[in-house]
Amino acid sequence: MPELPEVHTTVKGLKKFIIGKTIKSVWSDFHIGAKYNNKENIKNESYLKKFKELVEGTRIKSAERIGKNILIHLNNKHSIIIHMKMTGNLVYDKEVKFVHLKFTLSNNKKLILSDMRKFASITISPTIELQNHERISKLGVDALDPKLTSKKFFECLYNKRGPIKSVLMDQESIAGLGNIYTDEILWESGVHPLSHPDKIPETKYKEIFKVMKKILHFSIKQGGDSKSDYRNIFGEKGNFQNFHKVYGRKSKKCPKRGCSGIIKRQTIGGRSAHFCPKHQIMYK
DNA sequence: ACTAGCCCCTGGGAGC
DNA sequence: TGCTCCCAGGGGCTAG
Repeated sequence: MPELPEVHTTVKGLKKFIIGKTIKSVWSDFHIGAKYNNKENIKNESYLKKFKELVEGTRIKSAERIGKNILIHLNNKHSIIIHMKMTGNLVYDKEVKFVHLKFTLSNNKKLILSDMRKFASITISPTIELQNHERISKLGVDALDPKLTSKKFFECLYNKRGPIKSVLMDQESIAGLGNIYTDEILWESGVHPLSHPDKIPETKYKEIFKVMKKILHFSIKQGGDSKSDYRNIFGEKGNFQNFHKVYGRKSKKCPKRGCSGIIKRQTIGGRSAHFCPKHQIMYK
């Protein structure tokens, strides 16, 4: 379940090892992009053919992250867009299971997309049209965009409908947060996940914003979260799962100092939310 | 236009 | 030990 820190960690690795390399060849078994039978995706044989034609022989210029998406910019004015969804991993020059896409690079090393559940999506777009691409254009401001101020953060969220947990996870409000980080952020901010966005005071949004940045930066320092399947490009685990305060800690004691609450798990917006019913205040 | 809920997958864990 | 069932959750899609 790669979220912002995990995608960030992967892209950091890509930047270090694949920039400047030429992609000699592309291989895929078609068994990926489970959701995208009728869309532009390499599960479709003719799309893979087109993808290969565009990609083979080009040089990798740069890599970046937007929300949970990985962009790999090529020197032929095209960019590969990868979303790892739940169990996708990009690994460099390493034997792994569940290989569905393989790039052989000019140094004869391989960049591999491994994905147990085959949900990952890979597509390609002219670089100049990226901003209008359906996968990119709808995204809200990136959670770690330096231009995202506390005030902007508040303005992006307070008038949205639905529980704050779902609004934070909605990539169209703020891009990059998923289930684990929203649980952790709301726990530390002391905000109940079912709170109504328009009832949370602006000062509280300031705190959520601060906590969000702190937790995301901390997780990046830890190499991301590997409670589930995430691995960096060397196939190594991150450490953030060892610092979870609420996620995956149902029925355990709330770790906040002086709080005697018991962590509760409840489905919110179709996802399992973990929170402390005692110190996380419900604004409604 | 909006939204709740289903679905794409498969490994791992719980329960029997 | 081995079988069955349920769960993980990003996000596209569809029915209401």
